[in-house]
Amino acid sequence: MSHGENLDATRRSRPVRVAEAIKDWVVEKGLKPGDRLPGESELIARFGMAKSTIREAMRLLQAQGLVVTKTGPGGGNFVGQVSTDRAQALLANYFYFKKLSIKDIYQVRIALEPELAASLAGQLSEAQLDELATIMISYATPAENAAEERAQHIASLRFHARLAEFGENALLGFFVAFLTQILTDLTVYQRLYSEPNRELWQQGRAHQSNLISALRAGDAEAARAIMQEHMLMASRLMEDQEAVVMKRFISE
Amino acid sequence: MSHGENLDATRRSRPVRVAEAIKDWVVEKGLKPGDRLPGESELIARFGMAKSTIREAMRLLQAQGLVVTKTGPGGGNFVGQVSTDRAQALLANYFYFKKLSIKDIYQVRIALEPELAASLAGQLSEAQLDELATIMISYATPAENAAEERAQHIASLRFHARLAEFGENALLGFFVAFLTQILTDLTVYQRLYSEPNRELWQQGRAHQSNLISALRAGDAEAARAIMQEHMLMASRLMEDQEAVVMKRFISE
DNA sequence: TAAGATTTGTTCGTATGTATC
DNA sequence: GGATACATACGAACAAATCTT
Repeated sequence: MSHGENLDATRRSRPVRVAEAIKDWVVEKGLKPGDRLPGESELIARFGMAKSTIREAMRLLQAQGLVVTKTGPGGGNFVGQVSTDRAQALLANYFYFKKLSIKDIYQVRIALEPELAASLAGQLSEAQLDELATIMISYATPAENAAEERAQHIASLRFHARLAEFGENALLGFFVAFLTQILTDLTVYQRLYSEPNRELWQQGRAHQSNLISALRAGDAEAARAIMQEHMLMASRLMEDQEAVVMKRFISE
Repeated sequence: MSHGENLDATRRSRPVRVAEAIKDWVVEKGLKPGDRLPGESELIARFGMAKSTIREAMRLLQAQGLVVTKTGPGGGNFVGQVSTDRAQALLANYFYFKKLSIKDIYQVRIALEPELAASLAGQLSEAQLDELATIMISYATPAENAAEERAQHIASLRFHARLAEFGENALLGFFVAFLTQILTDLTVYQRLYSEPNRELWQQGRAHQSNLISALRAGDAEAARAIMQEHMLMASRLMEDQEAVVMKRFISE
């Protein structure tokens, strides 16, 4: 009942119908990532269709990250866990033709990152806190030129990306990670943040450092407040960066 | 530059490589939705590959919503705008195997919906405000049984979905719409909200009604506060609904 | 290392379906 | 309705990858 509501099913191409049938089958059987799906030849027999048709169906599923295919003995088609990278890439496609501004991105970041920080207070292991501190080392000294500045900005975004992965809430984590991915991409492929700014570099580092302390101390409200200020600062910094966004497809 | 970083390109199958080449081509040429792509036969010539291989590549792009294909004269392959529904479905696949709780969903909703409401204050046309009021009519009287309750809850989620579409920020709008889509899906395919609760029905309606007034008056902070309370109420209501989530693939 | 077995990957030719004029 | 231009589908043969012995 998931896909078949349309009585006019004939109008969908066979590969699409096969792909939907397999999806439904995965749901019905409760299959999990790594579980084996019928091989090409069996699907040909089961659906009574040509090899090419079946293969096109598998490509549809492959593009969605739902199926992984391996050659050789013991190979075949397997249920695949959609990777975070792939999910981000697919979602980025959606925004490719939309006009996203930096302001749009920060409006969401300001809403989500403080909440994430608050929910992580007292939840991180020493190892995780150390990892965050280690990331900060890569921008311990001020950048001396635009290229270095970009590299540092990317590292600083990694700080947020890791934070996003540490939480329990996969939804919140994904959204935050997606935002940092977009910003990373923009920093790499466009000329965001061209001019080094020593004062802001210092402030940003102080925020992150204080954030680690608050997280270690388990002070959720402090963590929230620090992150909020951190986001507001970054947001102000880019107020003139109204530029367009999404100049490429994020690669999976 | 988007996909070719991997020198070990030979290990990717031909259809995948063709699909990536076409993606890059779209970016380089700055093609927009509706623009024509080379037809099958031309791609066969250009890439020097067999028809099936090219077709599998097109399926990969089709699954991502990047390409639309039409038969008949004047038909062919066209650049496609990824639809919101498809983007939601693809993203839902990612969460299918993850254990999302209702609490997770509401943690994000509480962070985003008030911000959305605030940003819409004074921005909506009378027609849009009327549409919201019209949606509320479908749950003007208290539900008398569980089935009716479910129907009303779905209508109430539509209120939020429309709100999400009204905003300027495509990112914020998509996230909020995605959350309501998940909740709608859960309401339809699982037994969420089984027992009618007259008091909460009344409160929820009052919130939405007040929200419309605040939006019309252009009072952003009032809109934010009302929505926040609305979300908190709904969140409390489901505190026992820890249940699993994502029992199917959302259909495109 | 090498050979064989197994499963997907790719090709090519042909035929059919579908939308436009 | 017929001609045209395009995608859709089929099937058989061969290539490549990878595991086992």
